[in-house]
Amino acid sequence: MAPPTETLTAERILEATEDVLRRHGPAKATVVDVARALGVSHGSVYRHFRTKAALREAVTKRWLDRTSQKLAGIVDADGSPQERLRAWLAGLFEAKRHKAGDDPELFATYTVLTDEVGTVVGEHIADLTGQLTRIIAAGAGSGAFPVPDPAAAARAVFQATGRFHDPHYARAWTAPGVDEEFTAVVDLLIRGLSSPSR
Amino acid sequence: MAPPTETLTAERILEATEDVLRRHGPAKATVVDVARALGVSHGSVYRHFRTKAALREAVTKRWLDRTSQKLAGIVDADGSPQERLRAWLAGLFEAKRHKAGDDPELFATYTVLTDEVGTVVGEHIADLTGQLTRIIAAGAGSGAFPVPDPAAAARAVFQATGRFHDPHYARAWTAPGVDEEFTAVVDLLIRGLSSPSR
DNA sequence: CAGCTGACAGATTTCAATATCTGTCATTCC
DNA sequence: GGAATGACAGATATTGAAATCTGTCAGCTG
Repeated sequence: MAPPTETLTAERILEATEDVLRRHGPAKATVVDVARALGVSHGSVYRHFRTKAALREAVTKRWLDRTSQKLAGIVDADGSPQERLRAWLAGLFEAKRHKAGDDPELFATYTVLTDEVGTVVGEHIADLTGQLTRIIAAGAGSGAFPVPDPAAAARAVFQATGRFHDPHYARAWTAPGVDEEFTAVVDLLIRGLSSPSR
Repeated sequence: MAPPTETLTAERILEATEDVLRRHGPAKATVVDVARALGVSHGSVYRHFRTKAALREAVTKRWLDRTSQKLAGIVDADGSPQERLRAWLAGLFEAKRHKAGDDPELFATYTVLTDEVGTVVGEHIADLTGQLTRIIAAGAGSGAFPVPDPAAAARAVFQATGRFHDPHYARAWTAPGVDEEFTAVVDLLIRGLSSPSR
């Protein structure tokens, strides 16, 4: 169970933590468990993370960042701003839905963790709306999205699509007809962004 | 504590239940408490409601219906479809925010109850989107909202504004800037509905 | 000496015994 | 006879004592 004597690094601790969370769930995962999985004393874990909460935050950040990175590629991809916006929103929905569907228990675990909010979730959302802003700003430049304030528009789009990325709605993502609902909302928003008036 | 010998009616039981919920919260409110508040045995309560769950559902339905009724007045009010749509969405947001702000504990109590979903919440949402559909259909008739399927558009609008009526977001309703966020989302949606293309 | 350990105090969680609650129904009351 | 009661069985919640966990730190180890 104890792996060969590699140096104990924050990264290795995070991997072990993810493992322990997957096995025991958020309620029963202890830092003693994490230490045991690494073959060290729990005191050593506290050398790298000041508190259990900090450890949980770090592991949550890792998880969220994986999604951000996947989407970052779409921001500067080819295609019109409309196409990129649509692809980005679809990518976000798809990523979340996939995570929720593949391993519901792990997804539930991370949903609990994200609810123990620190600043991590807020930063993740800021990151995502930042990506959205860049797409919409490109459209503002080209005249495709005649909006006065791309950042405000990005926030509005992000909030309006919450039902398709907020984990609270995860159960609804398997219902028949969600894809049509998603398309209906996105169409409406893109038409709103594209509308010249005002 | 026992009121004068009126006949025991479902309505009186619901009033007492609301009271008990307000006092004890959702976790500790028992049907024995309700019976005691009415000065009857708990067996009598079971004559009117088959189970505790049914009683909770009924009291929740009452609470939700009060909001529906307030909004129903706006559907057939004067003004253009745009104006009525805006007023209706603002009314929904205002009603929810008011309930949440006035008595946070009671609101939290009902949030718990609505999460114990039966069919009640679904019916409430169907009711609300029905009202929305009527406004949008009026706009479709007059050419103000050139949409092919008013009911689908209504669902999209309802879902896109979830952040401003779904109780899960109640904490965000007191943050500074929510009103601007609300306006930004609603503007975007109304522009989308008004856009002739497609 | 830098990194790790393990014993410790206080906080939190678990577990099992006890108390309360839900839902039923034979009986009482008007 | 229709409505209400209260005793009852099984399910659920509460409680307090014991076990475990978190976070610290003096000392060990390589």
